[in-house]
Amino acid sequence: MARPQMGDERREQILEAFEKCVIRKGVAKTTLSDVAEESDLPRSLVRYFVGNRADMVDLLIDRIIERGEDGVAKLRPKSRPMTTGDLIDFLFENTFANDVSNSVVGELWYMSERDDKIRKRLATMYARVIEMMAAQMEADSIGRSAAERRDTANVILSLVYGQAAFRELGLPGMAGNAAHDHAHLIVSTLPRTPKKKTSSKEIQS
Amino acid sequence: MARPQMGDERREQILEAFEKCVIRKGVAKTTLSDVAEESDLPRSLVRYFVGNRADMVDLLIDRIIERGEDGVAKLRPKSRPMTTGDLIDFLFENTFANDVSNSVVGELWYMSERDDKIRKRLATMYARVIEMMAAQMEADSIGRSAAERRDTANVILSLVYGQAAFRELGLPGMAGNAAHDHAHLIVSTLPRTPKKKTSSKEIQS
DNA sequence: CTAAATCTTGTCACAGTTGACAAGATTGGA
DNA sequence: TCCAATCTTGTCAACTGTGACAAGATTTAG
Repeated sequence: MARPQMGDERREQILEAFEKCVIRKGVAKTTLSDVAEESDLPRSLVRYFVGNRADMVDLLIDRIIERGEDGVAKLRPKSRPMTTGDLIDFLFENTFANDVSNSVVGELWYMSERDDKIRKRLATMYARVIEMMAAQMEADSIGRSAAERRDTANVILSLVYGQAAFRELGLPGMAGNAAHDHAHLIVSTLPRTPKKKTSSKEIQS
Repeated sequence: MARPQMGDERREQILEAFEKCVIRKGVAKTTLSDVAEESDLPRSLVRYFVGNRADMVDLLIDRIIERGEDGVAKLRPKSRPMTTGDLIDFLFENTFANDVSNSVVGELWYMSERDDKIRKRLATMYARVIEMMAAQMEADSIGRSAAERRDTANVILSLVYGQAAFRELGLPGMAGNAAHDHAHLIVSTLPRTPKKKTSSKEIQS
């Protein structure tokens, strides 16, 4: 009917710019004009495509959380089964640790203090990580009960997050692998799951 | 010579109000008028006593960090010697855990992402905690080397911080004592310090 | 009493940010 | 061609937050 729709492209371009501004100045201090300048668009266009400021912020939040959820989903490559140890390595080394200490995600944590909706979405995301880790431990016959596995997963996640936070803060001692190593130690010293019956499939040591 | 100085009192009153506003809205979104209203003072008085906005923010930062440092100092009551276990309990249960999950301190963490001065001050504060914990472990003959003690202290602090963060986020599994218990487990499974010589003062078990 | 330091009030102008909208340009289909 | 949807530009008013300052009030030392 009409001229070709640039909407999605523009929105993408604008959110990209918004994100850069947020990294530089934080959400609260980023203005529509900042985003306009960063994206080389007139301010009116920014408003036209992403609506008012609140709308724009909502779009960014969705974007970041979706990215985080994608990251979590990718923790479990379906090609080959993974071990609990692999999962721990992933959490400490890969995207996850980077995301945790990513200042855009930090912005989300910050906003979650006063925004229940964000808080719940973040909580759900991290709960999924815990759930996944507990499930992996169960698959690897680690731990005697679901509660024990859940607690262990909680401890490890706290460790990952805490270490990333302090490392970003620049605490010298946090540069090493102490937390990472310790996480492995935790699962290695955990008792193995007691067998109820001899199940059809046996798991090799 | 002149009229009695209200300065200190007023400043206190104003910072108190500022802090309340910060808890409610965050530093970036708190205006001088907000503080004025909260402290029942005209805006001009706020300006008169604490200077411009930046000055006021600086004052608040000093105040929060000083409070944090006082808290750290109080971790070591000089009346009776403390054990490493006591220290861990303190970190998880008392002021420290409250402070960590205190939204005013959260504000500091947030600002530290873009403010090197704040970042360094925070880092120094937490480094002191680690140092203290390592020293206490040494006094209790826990761990074989300074490096081991330092790593352990780092792990425990990460645990404290991570758990407080997730608990504040409302992660259900974090409500229990898993992290706290695990911290005790860590030190209890750590090897004891090998004796070099029989020192003059013996430490009782 | 008087002078000087300190506190207090009130007002002003300036800059920045937002939201709203009119008016024009572009493009594809009928 | 001409219409209609979509994009684009530019401009405007309203609001908010800040910094600055003049002018007045209060208190105490001398």
